[in-house]
Amino acid sequence: MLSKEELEGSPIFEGINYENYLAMLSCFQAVQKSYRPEEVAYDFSRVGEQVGILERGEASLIRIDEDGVSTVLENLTAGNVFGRSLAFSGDVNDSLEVVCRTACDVLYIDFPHILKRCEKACEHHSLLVRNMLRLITEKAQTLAGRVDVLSRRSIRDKLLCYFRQQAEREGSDTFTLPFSLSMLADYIATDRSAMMRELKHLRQEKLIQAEGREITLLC
Amino acid sequence: MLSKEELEGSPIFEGINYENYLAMLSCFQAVQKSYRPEEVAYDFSRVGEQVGILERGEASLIRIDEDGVSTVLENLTAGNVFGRSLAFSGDVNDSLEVVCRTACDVLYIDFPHILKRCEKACEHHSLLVRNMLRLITEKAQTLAGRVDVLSRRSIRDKLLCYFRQQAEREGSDTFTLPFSLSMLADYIATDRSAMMRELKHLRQEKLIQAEGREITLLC
DNA sequence: GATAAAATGTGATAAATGCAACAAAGATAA
DNA sequence: TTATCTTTGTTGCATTTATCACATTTTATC
Repeated sequence: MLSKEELEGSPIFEGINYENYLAMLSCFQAVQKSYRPEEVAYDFSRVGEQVGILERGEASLIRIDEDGVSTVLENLTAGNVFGRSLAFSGDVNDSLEVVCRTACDVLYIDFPHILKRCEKACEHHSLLVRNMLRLITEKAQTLAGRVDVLSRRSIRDKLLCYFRQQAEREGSDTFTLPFSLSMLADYIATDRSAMMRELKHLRQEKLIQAEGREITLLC
Repeated sequence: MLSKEELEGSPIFEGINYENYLAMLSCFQAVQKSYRPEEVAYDFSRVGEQVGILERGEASLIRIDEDGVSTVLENLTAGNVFGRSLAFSGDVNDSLEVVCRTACDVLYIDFPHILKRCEKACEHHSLLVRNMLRLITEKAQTLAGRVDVLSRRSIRDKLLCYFRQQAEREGSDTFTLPFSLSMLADYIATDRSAMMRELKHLRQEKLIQAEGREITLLC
C-alpha cells in the first residue's frame, strides 16, 4: 500500500486523494508487491487478467524460446504497465516473464474491472480509467517505436533508427545509451558481434561518434 | 456523421445514445470523412494531435524511407485507431501515411481532449474514455504481436511465429493469410524471394503445408 | 585489494539473407 | 477480348549477418 507521499507520484493514482485511493484498492482488488533485483515479478504463464503497474524501479519483459534464446521484449520503468492482456505470445513453447533489474514495487489490478462500469460508482473511477488510458497510450507509443526499429532491413539501419529515436527523446544528438551494448544488440534483435562490427563501420564512415555508451549522431 | 444504425456498430461510440452522440461530436471536435480506395487518409507530417478511428474499411499505415523503400507498419481494420501520438517516427526523413485499401470512413477526434476532464461534463464522456482505452489496448496487443514476430532472429522463426499467431487467432492450424505473400514479406521485414525460399524449405521439411495463401501448421 | 563475473572489442569462417533478373500465373481494366 | 499490372515462384551470385573463439577492459563482490 502506498503512503500519502508515494500516492502523489503514482502514475496510475495521480489526482486521486487518499480516501478514494483506499476505497479503490479494494474495488479493483489491487495488490502491491515489492521485489528484489533479479527477482521474477510476473510469469505470463500465470492465469488471470491482472495488469501490473511498475510503481518504482526498473524491470524487463523477457522472452525465452524453446532453444533457450532470451530476448528483451520491453524495458519497463516507473509508470509502465505490463500484463498478459498487453502482450502477445506467438509461441506456446516460449516463456514470458518480467524480471526486475533493480528493487521494484508493482501494483497489480484487475484489468477487466477497469473496462466495466463500476457498480460501486467510485467517485474517481473515471479518473483512474483516464490515467490508465494515458499509460497504455505510452505503451503503444513505445511498442510502435520498437516496430519502427525492428522493421528496418539491416543492422545499420536499425542502429541509426534507434539512435535517432534516442536523440529525439533526449533532445540532443549526443546521448548515453540506457543499457549495455549487449542489451542493445538484443533490443535490435541481432548478433552482438555483428552489431559491434557495424558500429565500427559507422564510426569509420564518420556517421556517428561512439565510445562505450556515449553516442553522437553526425548525420 | 453516423446514422442511428451506424452508431450501434461504432467501436468508439458503442453504448452511447444518439442525443449524446450529437453533443459529443461538437465537444470532441469530431469530424468524419470518407475515402476511396488508394486514397491517402492521413499524412503524419500533418500537425495536430488528432486520432483517427477507422469506422469502416481497411487501410494500411505505410512508412516510406529516404531511399523510397516502403514498409507496412500496421494493417488497420474497422475499430482500429491511428494517429501521430500513437506512432513513432524514428527518422525525420521518413514519411508516414495511412493509405486506404478499400473505401473507408474515418472519424477524427481531438485526443488530448479525451485525457482532460470534460468541462461540459458530458454524461457519457467517461464511457467514451473507456471505449478508447479498449481500442488502444487492442492496438498495444497488435503491436506487441508484431514485436514478437520481428524480434525473431531468422526468416524461418519469423514465419513460424507469425503462423502460430494466426493459428491461435483463427483457432485452427489451417488458415488463410489475410494478405498477399508479398505483403507478408513486408510484414516480417525481409526480402520476398528469401522468404519464398524459406517457405519452400518449411514445406520440404514438412513443418508446414502451403499452397498460395492457405497455410497449415504441422508442428 | 583480490577475485570473479560481465561487458567490450576484434577477427576468421560459415551460413543466411538480399539483390537482380526472369518466367508463369492471376487479376484488373479498357 | 486484349493488354496491362500484380503476384507468385525460382535461380545464381554478392553481400550481410551469425557463429565461434579469443583477448582485453570494466564492473561487481567479497
